[in-house]
Amino acid sequence: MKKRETLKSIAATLGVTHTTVSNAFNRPEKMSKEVREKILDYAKSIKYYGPNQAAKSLRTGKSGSIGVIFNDQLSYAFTDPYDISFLHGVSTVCEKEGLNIVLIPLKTKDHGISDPLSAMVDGYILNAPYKNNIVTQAALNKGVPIVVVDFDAPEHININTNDLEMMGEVTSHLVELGHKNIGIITFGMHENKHNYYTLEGEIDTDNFVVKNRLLGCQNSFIEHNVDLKNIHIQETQNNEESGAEAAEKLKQRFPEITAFICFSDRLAYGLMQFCHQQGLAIPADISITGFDDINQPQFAQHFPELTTVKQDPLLKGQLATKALIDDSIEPGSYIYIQSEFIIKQSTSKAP
Amino acid sequence: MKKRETLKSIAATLGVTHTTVSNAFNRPEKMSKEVREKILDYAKSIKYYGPNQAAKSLRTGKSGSIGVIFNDQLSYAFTDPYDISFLHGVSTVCEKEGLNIVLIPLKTKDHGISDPLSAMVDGYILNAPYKNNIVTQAALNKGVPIVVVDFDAPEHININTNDLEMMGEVTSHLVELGHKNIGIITFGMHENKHNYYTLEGEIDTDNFVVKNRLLGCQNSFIEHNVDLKNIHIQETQNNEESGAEAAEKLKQRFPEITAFICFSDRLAYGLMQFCHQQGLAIPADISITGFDDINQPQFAQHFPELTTVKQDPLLKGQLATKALIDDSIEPGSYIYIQSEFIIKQSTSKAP
DNA sequence: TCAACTTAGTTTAACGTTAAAGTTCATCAA
DNA sequence: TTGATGAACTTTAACGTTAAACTAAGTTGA
Repeated sequence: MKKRETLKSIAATLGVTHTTVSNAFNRPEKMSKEVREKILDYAKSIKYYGPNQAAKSLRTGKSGSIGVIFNDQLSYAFTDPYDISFLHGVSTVCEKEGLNIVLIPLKTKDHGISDPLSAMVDGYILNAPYKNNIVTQAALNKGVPIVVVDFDAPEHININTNDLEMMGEVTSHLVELGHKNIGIITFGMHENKHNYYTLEGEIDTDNFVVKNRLLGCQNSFIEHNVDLKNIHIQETQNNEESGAEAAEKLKQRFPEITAFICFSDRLAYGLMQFCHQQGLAIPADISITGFDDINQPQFAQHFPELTTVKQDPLLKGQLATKALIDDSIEPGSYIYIQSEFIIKQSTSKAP
Repeated sequence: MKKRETLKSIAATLGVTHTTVSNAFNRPEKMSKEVREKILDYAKSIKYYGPNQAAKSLRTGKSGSIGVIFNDQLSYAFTDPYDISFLHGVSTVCEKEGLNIVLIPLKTKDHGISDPLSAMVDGYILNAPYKNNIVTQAALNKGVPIVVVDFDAPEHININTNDLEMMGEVTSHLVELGHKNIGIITFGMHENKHNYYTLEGEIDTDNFVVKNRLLGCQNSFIEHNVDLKNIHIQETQNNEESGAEAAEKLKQRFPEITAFICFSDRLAYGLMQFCHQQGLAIPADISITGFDDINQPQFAQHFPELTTVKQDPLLKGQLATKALIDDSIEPGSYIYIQSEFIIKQSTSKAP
């Protein structure tokens, strides 16, 4: 059990001071080549790979890592094409900059009052967080640089999309096709809730994305004089099975529904499977819209192409990361990304 | 610009010592309820979310994070179903344990002699690393717990598969179908090299996986008295396009080839596309085997089902993570995972 | 020739925490 | 009544760095 090597121990054996050894690693210009090489050679020979990071980080206040926080279980992210693509975007920038990516799981165990954010990072990217989540709140108040994606944090840097307008276009499209009884299938409005709502009155949600999208729908429905009583919202988890279940719930209770607006392609594909099982033709019997334009060939093969809104999560990840490390971008900035409404084969005139 | 809050500053305003404040966060049992609550309430009110991590980590030697290192560019991992699944496995265990996952990019910029491993982690998982890579070597010598997956590190914990036997089965299968001129398409034998090799003589590779698989082939070919001169190896990057290109190279130079062994399904799907373009029927003209059994519906739709070896990267990720945090597993341990050879539709008698 | 500057180091202090040992005071058993 | 026990703190030291200030020697320019 040999003692750990440190700047000090190296300095001692080499007859210099620990600061000189530190300089050998961090400030080549401050010293003679000979001493520096002697130090580095010796360090290499004893397999000392450079100054301890915790100590360095404590002293400098920097860590060389950025944290990424998802709004859902971390493991979910690796099952979702959108999240994977977002992370891909983050990683392209980080590897260029030599930054580590710290993925922070939402705490499941009750770790008491201990810091929900135990990572050493120089800043956080929050991906579409829930407003009232404890990790979200901790991050926003940590005092480190923050970039929020699909959220509104006036004190930090925001990456936002034109979801509101996009959903307006989606809604108009359906209404103009004659649909008046419409189901909306959305992922979580609040964390871990799966409720039924209508679009009447004020929209109550912790999720900025859902809020904007519902608002886009609501505005458009009102504009077209559609009775909001006939718009039915089912909240569920964001995956195909849940989409199918949500569709079943709505369609059983409100058989008059002729079109569904889904807040993700995954939900839409689940809905398509449900329609298929029920013998409902798409789009003849049921019109369907998605969101994301994520290519999932296993579904695309069997069903009509999905009318949807195209997003670019990879770009989002890249912009978020660049914004985080770019000192010239002020907190309070808003960076907007344009999405695009694409009409394909899954929507048609109301039957 | 208010001064950062610390245990000390809190202690000062509350009239206790900094140790007591520390205890309030870390050792509830050591103090009275009243004092503890007073401290936590005050901490909350000033948005102090708990002790500084760098300082804590420096003192305790623990970080609550584990590092994951891939053998390729980090961004590549998010494009590869195998790697994503592996990370998924890691994440399921980490979120249960409340551990952060630190993804470490291979350094592209020359950061001089600075530590290639600048993350603060309690241990590393190395996923199929190249033996001579600088990050690999740094990690193996850091003195922190290491789990290597698909590698051989006698001083650390190893997660290995039966690749050697599997490739023996694959090879036997093809030889017994009458194939005598066979192409092998493999991902990197050395980092960033894309060479042509034969199976004659000793196998020279930095990649443990490739070594075992080639050895499995070699043994089996020898056993079946196949002339190793007729076995052609093309090394390339692990993606579909590269698979197609590698196939083209081999088939042009050695038109007598009737079967290809691919070291991943991605390579095999690329090869299938190449065959399709060339009007070569699978398996009538060309037999193909893959590796991984990753379901890629966009290809599965168009081509015969791939004869392949089924792996479980999610399980690998989970086992690796559990092994890393389980103190009862000794360095030097070898944990084996069984794969399974599955004969499907992409192989048949030599023409 | 000598003040001013440069080079290559050294000394010192601080970053914020936790572990270990020490103190004080109340409680309890014999 | 007293010595032991324990609860609830406090004191002290250390974790391994780096930044800033300092020093000693060598170099320069007029």
